[in-house]
Amino acid sequence: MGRRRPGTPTLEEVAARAGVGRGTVSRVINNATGVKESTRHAVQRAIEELGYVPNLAARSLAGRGTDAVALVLTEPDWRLFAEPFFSEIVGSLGDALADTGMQLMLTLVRSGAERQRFLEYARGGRVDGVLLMSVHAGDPLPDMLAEARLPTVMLGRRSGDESISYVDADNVGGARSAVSHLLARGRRSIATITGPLDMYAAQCRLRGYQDALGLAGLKYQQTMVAEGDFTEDSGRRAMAELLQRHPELDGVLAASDTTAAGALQTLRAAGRRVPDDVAVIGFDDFPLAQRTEPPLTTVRQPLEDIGRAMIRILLEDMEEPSVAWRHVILRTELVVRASS
Amino acid sequence: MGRRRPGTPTLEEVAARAGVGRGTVSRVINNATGVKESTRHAVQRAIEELGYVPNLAARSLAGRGTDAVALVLTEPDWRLFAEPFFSEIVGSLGDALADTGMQLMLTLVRSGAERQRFLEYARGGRVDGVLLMSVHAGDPLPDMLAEARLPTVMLGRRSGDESISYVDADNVGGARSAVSHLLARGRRSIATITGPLDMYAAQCRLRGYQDALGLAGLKYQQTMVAEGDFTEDSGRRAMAELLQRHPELDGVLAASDTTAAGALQTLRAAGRRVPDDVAVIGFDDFPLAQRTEPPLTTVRQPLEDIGRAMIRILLEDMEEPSVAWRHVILRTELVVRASS
DNA sequence: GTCCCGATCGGGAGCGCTCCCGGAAATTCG
DNA sequence: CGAATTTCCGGGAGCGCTCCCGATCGGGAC
Repeated sequence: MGRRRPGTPTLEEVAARAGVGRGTVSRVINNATGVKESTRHAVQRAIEELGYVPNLAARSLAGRGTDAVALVLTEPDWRLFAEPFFSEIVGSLGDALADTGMQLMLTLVRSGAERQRFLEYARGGRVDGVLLMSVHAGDPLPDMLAEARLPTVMLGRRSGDESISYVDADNVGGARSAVSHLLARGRRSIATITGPLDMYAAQCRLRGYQDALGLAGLKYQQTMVAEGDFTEDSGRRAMAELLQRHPELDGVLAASDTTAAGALQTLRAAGRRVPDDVAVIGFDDFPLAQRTEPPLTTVRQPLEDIGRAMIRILLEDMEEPSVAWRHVILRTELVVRASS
Repeated sequence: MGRRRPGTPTLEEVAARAGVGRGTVSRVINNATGVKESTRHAVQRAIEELGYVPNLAARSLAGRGTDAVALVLTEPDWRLFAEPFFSEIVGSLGDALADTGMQLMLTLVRSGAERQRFLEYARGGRVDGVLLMSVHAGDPLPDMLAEARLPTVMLGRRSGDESISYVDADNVGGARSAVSHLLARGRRSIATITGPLDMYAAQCRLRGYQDALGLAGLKYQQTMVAEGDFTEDSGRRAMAELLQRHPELDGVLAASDTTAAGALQTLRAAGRRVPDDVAVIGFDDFPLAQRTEPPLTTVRQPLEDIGRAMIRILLEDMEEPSVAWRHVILRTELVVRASS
């Protein structure tokens, strides 16, 4: 069919022009060994003159994979896509992928139809591997990909025992250390604003909060917990709610920096001083944590390392498919600033 | 080579199982006409049983295009990627593409190397068309794509006479009407916070500001202009600067809603009441404009329409490549809220 | 019963590339 | 200088699909 874009020369035409065989040109563009230097130059000149670009469809049909991986964002509410978390992780993955020659393709999956379409795309061999982020509890996509034998790595997990490779931060430990820090500074009435509780990471952070209280012999109160969704807005609302239920509270752990920023605003509006009256701790340590008023004490997630680990695992799995799942949990670290 | 994922049946195997020929199976999966209903069912059952998924590389090699378009974000500072503008436009494009069966692939181009890699990817035929956003003044990518004969549509433009298809909002008119509105309400000392001036959209909004002042017979003062970069942070800084230079100012036009939000914070911190002392107008009309304190008067950009127009133009150009560039400028609209 | 005409269907050709076998050319060695 | 290696190189086979030409099959008209 004539849909081929006009003026796109083929490898064969390059070969003809350079006066060599197809195989030689192929060897040159894949810079394989075993080509005489002079021949290589002749071919390169022909490529130059013709403006030749290899047809990637043909290349992957012939068996060489696609040199592309997909980063899938499963999130029906795509506005969350504007959260710093995503741009940070995208940047980190991009860096980690930079010197592998792989192309990172970001895809939004907002509905069942879009999931289906992506699945066809991936199973159709358009990408060699898949990175999944912001996966919610009941999401079937990871399993579908696994069943299709596509190398897949998740950022975070859906539950405690996950049958797929993932990289995650130590959310429980991070939250626990944050709350312990508050307790050590004499706070006794500590609330928490969680993330969406259908996400395991949010559950873990809540569990860390509970653990720390338990360890200190304090009782856990349901009313000290307000659910948010990682956004600033939800932080504002949840903080207002908590303040109303527990005017006496003197410490808050928010499930993300953005949520914490929202909480700070509400506290200021309510006339509470931070950290004098109420200490606030965030989670993530994004750049914004340094610019809040006051700067935010927060639990640092090593996003750079997370990105690198995801890429490493994915590449390994692409290299030689294994039946074993790999799980990597990265340590978090409390960064103390002025808000606590 | 053995890189083919194991257990991926081919069309031929489906044909064998269904007891029909290759052509028939092809007709079924492309739901073409001319297949008897009973045959179609037999084939579909075979597809089902084998878990067959067409190999997309083979399909596009055989001439059928790729059913994918790339959305390229050219932005060395990828943190800007977290601006609501991007998530809004991505959502809008995704919606516009939803019922075409096309896959949207987002790509970040942060460096020359990444641009080169993307170019190879696109010229290699991995996508049928390209959407470009946040293109800066000297960016060569659009021309390179045009030269490669790839259907391409830009969001915004690099200059007044652009040799590529684009969709843009009426930035000059929008800014002009905003300033005129301020003048009509008796403001006389009006400043502006611009976007990055290497972007044409930012220049246009500045021009609209100048135009409106000129129309009202007011003189344009360089010192009433502070350059930002569309972010909230730059809004805070620029506002502080303007306030220092011109304590008497009573109106501000910001080049984006986020910038305006930042400006509002600085004004509040400086003890200025909005709109009593200083009126503020934003640009974009993102959801956040309704949640600022006070809600923001702003110039609405019809992002939904912009996305739809971009897709329409792209699809038309993919359908039958034309030599003509299409330019679409969409009307903006002043949305008056409490900040002016 | 015969002929003709759609409606269906089978399968050859070919998309542009990589892999790899076997031959040609260049070297080295005895 | 001829034989044994190496080093290079050409081109056949094949990846899985779509397109399309021509064959086959059913009926209806005569």
